[in-house]
This record gives sequence, structure tokens and C-alpha cells, in this order.
Amino acid sequence: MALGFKLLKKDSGSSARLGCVTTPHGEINTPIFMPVGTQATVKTMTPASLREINAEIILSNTYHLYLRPGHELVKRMGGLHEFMGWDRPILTDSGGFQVFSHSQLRKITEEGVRFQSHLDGSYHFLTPESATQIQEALGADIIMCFDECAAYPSTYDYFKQSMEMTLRWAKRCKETKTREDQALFGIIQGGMHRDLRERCAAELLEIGFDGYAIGGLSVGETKNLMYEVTEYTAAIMPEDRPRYLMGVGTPEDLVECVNLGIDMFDCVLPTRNARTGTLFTSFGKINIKNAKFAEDKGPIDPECGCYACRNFSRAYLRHLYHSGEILSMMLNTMHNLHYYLDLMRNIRQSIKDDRFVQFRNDFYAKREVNNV
RNA sequence: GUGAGUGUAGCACAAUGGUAGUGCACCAGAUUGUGGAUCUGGCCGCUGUGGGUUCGAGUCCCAUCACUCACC
Repeated sequence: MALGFKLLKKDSGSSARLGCVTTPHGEINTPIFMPVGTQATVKTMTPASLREINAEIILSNTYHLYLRPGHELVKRMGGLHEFMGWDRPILTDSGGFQVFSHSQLRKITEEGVRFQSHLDGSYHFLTPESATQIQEALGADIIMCFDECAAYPSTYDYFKQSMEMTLRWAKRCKETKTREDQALFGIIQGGMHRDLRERCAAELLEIGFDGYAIGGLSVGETKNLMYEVTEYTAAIMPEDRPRYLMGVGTPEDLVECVNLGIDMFDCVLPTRNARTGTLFTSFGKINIKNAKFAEDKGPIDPECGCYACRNFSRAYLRHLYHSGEILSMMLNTMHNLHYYLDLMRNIRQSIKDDRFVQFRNDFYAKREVNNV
């Protein structure tokens, strides 16, 4: 078995759960946040600095690595772990979402997706089979089914047909998979429709996967709708497998979705926002660009113990940002990821102590007195 | 010293004699399975100065100051 999952504890006041996932490259403790390292690097972070903030698993990307430098090259270089110098677990996204979000020209058929590279405009064809083979060549611990992430809003009929095709694709991914040391996750689609989500989940379960993900959220729907879909979808996902909510989210989203029973998250928000000056703190987010920080000697977040907060002032970080210095992005990224991982660590501890509900209340209470 | 040219927002530049604009910078937002990307707002003017012509001048005329280039 490529992947083990132990459900360690269930919170008594919510659907939050504490778990542990075992992979060939070590264990990960859930609920967990996975920093995004699209091009075989979490932008600005060395593997050493990722270790320093206790990143347990990172996400990388099939679409990008297939286009550059090529999955075969990565395989010849010893696989993704060796290539990028990261010996802890890795999850690769299948490329379904990127084809949806990057490519101007794309044509989706039953066979697969024909699309144009965002790098050089060259034409490519990804199928459930090739996406799976590419992910086997890359060699991540957890790989994802190739799915269609339907645009929101779409008609019920489109969501239905898209979900049904994603199911057929999921079956093809599983049939293509050969490696025993990789886990394969199925992705539940179905837009914002409960009956479609439930059917998709049920049929994926029948095919059987090592874990299950919710895809197609955070694509423009309201927060309440996203939570609603997550709630009824998480409720029918098997208890004895990891539940992964793809592409989510803000700190609030993490707290809310842990509350609804999600175990794994990934999101570009902490890393991307860091590069453009938006920093997450225990009292809400701040924009380090703001003029009001020009002579602020305090740290980003007085409650944070990250390298940036231990050593530098808001004034200095603002200066670095406005000067376009590389260190600005490094320190900001370090801080935001530290914040996210620390948040998840505190969430885990609160579930362990059976006080997640209290934790959630405190989390919001702190934001209300946001007086930066 | 002589000749020519240029003076417009913090900077780089637009604007038939008819409501002074654009980009960058600056000030703020947005950002959810990553393009250091992108998007959305906002602020900024005695058009070097002083006269004149005109219903009306950034624009035409005169003077003056500053800068640039060329030639002594």
C-alpha cells in the first residue's frame, strides 16, 4: 500500500478530525496545508527554509513540469524529490486545473484536452493516460486524477456531463497507474449541485482511490456557497481516507473547512500574496506596502515566531518591498507560510485537546480587534 | 559672446487658437489545484515668469529667466 491513513481523533463539537498519512517519504499530520511549488520550487524558499518552518508536504505541478523541463528529464535526473532536493512527501496536481486556467485555446473531448502552451504557444494533448504517466515519471508520493474543472457559472447540464466525463477519466487514470509506491486521489466534481457531487463521490468510491479530493471550488462562487458544497460533500467522503479540498484558501477558509471535516489543503494565496505585499497575521491581513508602516519598528505579527518577525521591522520590510528587493519576497513568503503552517499546527493541537470549537471562536475574536 | 532649440504633474512626454491628457512613480483595493503576472480605483497642474493680440492662449507676438546643443 502506497499510502496509509490513520484517523487519530474526531472533535466532539464539530466535524474536525485529526489524522496521520503515511507515505514513502514520511508521515504528514492532518489537517495540513501544502505549500505550492508549481515549478519544482516553492518560490523563494529553499528546502532548508521549508524545513525550518516545518513544511511536511508540498505540491508541485504536472502541467508546468511537463512543459518545462519535461517529465522525462525529471525522471532521468532521479525523479522530482532528487531533482529539487526535497526528501519529504510531494503531491502533484494532474494538470486539469491549469489547462482550465492557463490555456486560451483548449478543446476538451472525451479522449482528453488539446491545449496551447502558455510558454511558447505550442500545441499539446493531455489525456487521463498521459497525465498519469507524466505523474509516474515525476514520482510524487500522491498523484491526482486528470479532471475537468468546469467554469463557474455553467449550466446544470454542462456540470453534469463534465462530472460524468471526469468519472470516466478517473477510471482511466486508475487503470493506467502502474507504480505501487504512489497513491492516487480521485477528484469529486459537480459544480454547486448537491446531486451531482453526491453521485460523483459515490461512483469514485466504487472505483476506489487512496484519497478523495473536492475540486471545482473557489472559482468565483460566494463563500457561503463554497462552504455549503464542502459541507455536504465532505459529509459523504469516506472516513478512513484523507479528504483534500483543492486550491483553498484563506486562513478563514482553512478553519471553516477543517470544521467541516477536511484534512488537506493547498493554495497559492500565502506565497503569491507574499510576493505582492499582503501578509497574514493572527489579527487579520496587512499590506506591508502601506505608507503607515514606513516608520513602524514592530514585527509583522507580534505573535509570530518566524525568522522575518524575529529579526525585521515592518518599516524595513516595507522598504524592501518598495525597493523591489529579492529579500522582500523571501521574507514575506517565509512569514506567510509560517503563519499558515502554524495555524494548522494549532488547529491540530486543538483537535487533539478536543477544543477545536473554542479555537475557532478565539480565531475570529482576535480578528475583530484588528487595529493595525 | 553669437546662433538655434526646449521649458506642461515627482519623472518621461501628449494636447488644429476652443473643457490640459497618457505612461511611470506615489496612495489604496483585489488576488483561492501560481506568470515576481494581472486587474480596479485614487492623488497630482498659477502650462518657467511678466506683458500683449484675441470672444477665447499651453498653442500666436514681445520681453525676461533657466536649461540643452552648436560655433567662437
